[in-house]
Amino acid sequence: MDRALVDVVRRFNRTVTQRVGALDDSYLARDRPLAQSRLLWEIGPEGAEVAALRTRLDLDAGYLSRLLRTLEGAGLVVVGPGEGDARVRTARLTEAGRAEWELLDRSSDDLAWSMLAPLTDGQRTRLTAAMAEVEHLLMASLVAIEPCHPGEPGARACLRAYARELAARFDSGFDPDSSGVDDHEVVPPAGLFLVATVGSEAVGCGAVRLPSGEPAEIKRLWVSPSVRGLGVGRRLLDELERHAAAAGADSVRLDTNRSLTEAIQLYRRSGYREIPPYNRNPYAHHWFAKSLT
Amino acid sequence: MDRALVDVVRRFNRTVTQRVGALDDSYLARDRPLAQSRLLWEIGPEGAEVAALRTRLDLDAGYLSRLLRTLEGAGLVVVGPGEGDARVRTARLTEAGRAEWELLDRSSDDLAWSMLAPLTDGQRTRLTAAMAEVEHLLMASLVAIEPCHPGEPGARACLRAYARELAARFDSGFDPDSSGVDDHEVVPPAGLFLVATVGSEAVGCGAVRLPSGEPAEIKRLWVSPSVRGLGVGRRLLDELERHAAAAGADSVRLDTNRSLTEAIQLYRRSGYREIPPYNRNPYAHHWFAKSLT
DNA sequence: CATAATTCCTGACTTTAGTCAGGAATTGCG
DNA sequence: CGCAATTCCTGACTAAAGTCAGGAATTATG
Repeated sequence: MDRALVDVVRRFNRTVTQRVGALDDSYLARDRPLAQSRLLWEIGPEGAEVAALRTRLDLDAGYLSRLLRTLEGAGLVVVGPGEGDARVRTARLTEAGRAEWELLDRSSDDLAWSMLAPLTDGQRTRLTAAMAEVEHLLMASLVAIEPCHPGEPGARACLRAYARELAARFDSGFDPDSSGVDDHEVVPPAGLFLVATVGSEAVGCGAVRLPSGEPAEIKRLWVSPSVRGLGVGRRLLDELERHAAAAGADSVRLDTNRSLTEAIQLYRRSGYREIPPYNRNPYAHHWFAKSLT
Repeated sequence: MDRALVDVVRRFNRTVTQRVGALDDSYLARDRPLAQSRLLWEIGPEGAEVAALRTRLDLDAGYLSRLLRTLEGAGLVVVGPGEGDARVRTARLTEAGRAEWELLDRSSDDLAWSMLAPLTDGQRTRLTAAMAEVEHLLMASLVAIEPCHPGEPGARACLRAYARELAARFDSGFDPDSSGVDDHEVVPPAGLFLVATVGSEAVGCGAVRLPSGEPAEIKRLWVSPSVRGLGVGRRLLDELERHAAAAGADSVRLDTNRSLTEAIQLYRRSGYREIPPYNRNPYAHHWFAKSLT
């Protein structure tokens, strides 16, 4: 633990985080309680599912419900049944709510600009570059990777996002039911499922099957666009390989679609070599393997 | 207003400020209300005057008093009469309070380290450098400059610090009573007094006299060491000159001591030229003037 | 189709934060 | 010394934040 570096981080936490955070809150709060403003902001012009709001803002279900009722009472929001599942309700802004949201949006712009305004052009460039760097690197250290049952909500969310993304990127589309991995295959001791989270939001996942007598197989490796390029995929892959090796696997293999170029790059950089097809996965164009010994 | 830069700042405010801020708070809060922890932390092993705590934490006198009573009740703090003025009370940590403080200190270290731990050495260096840069430049934009009566507490604090600094830096020492400016000379319309503040803390001041029939005169320009090099002195000076020009002054002049090298540099860079003595100030070695037309 | 699980809502709380007016002790000033 | 200013304390509030148990509507599951 490097004293000098820790001191810089502490100083940063103290001054920037508190001072700017307080400012940000006061800009947001205007004349409404802070929690209401935050919620209104988070719903946004697109609307949002109540469940999503709960995890994003990390609120108690009862408290959130009450906040929504208040906003509804003020005529800013309507909560209606969701598209698919009628239990998952969706909050949308009314005309008035949208106007309020735009006001918040503008005042957030104002705050940002007030930080840049007193600086020279050169200082502005330096400040924003440094901010982007801090954000980027901090994100990396806020990602936590943990084993998890594939049925848990965070895992589910990742798998849904994974399927959506494959459906969008594959030329042939993608049918999630044909993915050919059952939950129980990636639950210990048959395998392992990992999720990467930032705060309470799941931002990545990955699984490994450990069939007896066969090489281990990596499945469902996915990283949210919001944290790509921060080494999360690499960390998930490493962790899965470590688990496979600890479980006695000599090698690990996987298949992938040609449209997933970032993943293919990751596999090559991690020491995977292309091999002939070992299965008949209709979505696969490339098959890779890596020795763990 | 540059859209791209504003977006970077907003993203930074949102993710870094909120997420790290919340983390920081939760580390601090442990099992005590946040306000109590913050107060305990702010008192520190050295102890602190209640008045100082009030301005630093920006708390209501009644609320602060109640918080202190609670900490006292928990046996963590004792509040006793101050050294000089018995109205200004001083809070000190007890043995137990000190132990709690050290716990907070250590957990703050832990938090900082947890941000650095998942990074490579190179990334750590980049992160801390970027943090320092953000902090430095943000400080500049959080400085607000406003007119103020020289009798107000913030102004008083600056003038005291100013006098202390002059006494320390002048070879001959410095007697504040001989400074030769009465408050009423720098109150509109006879003149103007400005203070620079960060949050609720005063970090700089400056005044201008507007004697009729004479050039305007800059007095008591001071910037706290904590924000030197950020252009605060320049902004104060510019503002004072603008006011003098608006009041009809053709030129502005000032005197200064040879030990105040940063100030002398500032004057030269701002277009001031050295002139012969225009007064008999015993502390002055240089006299400067600048035309405002 | 009954049962279990999910998702949200409601009511009844507690705790924390924050405000304000009034009063006591101390100090500065004429 | 007497009066005003300063500094803090106390009591009596209000508002916001947060928690928890129980219940209704909907959907999955055997």
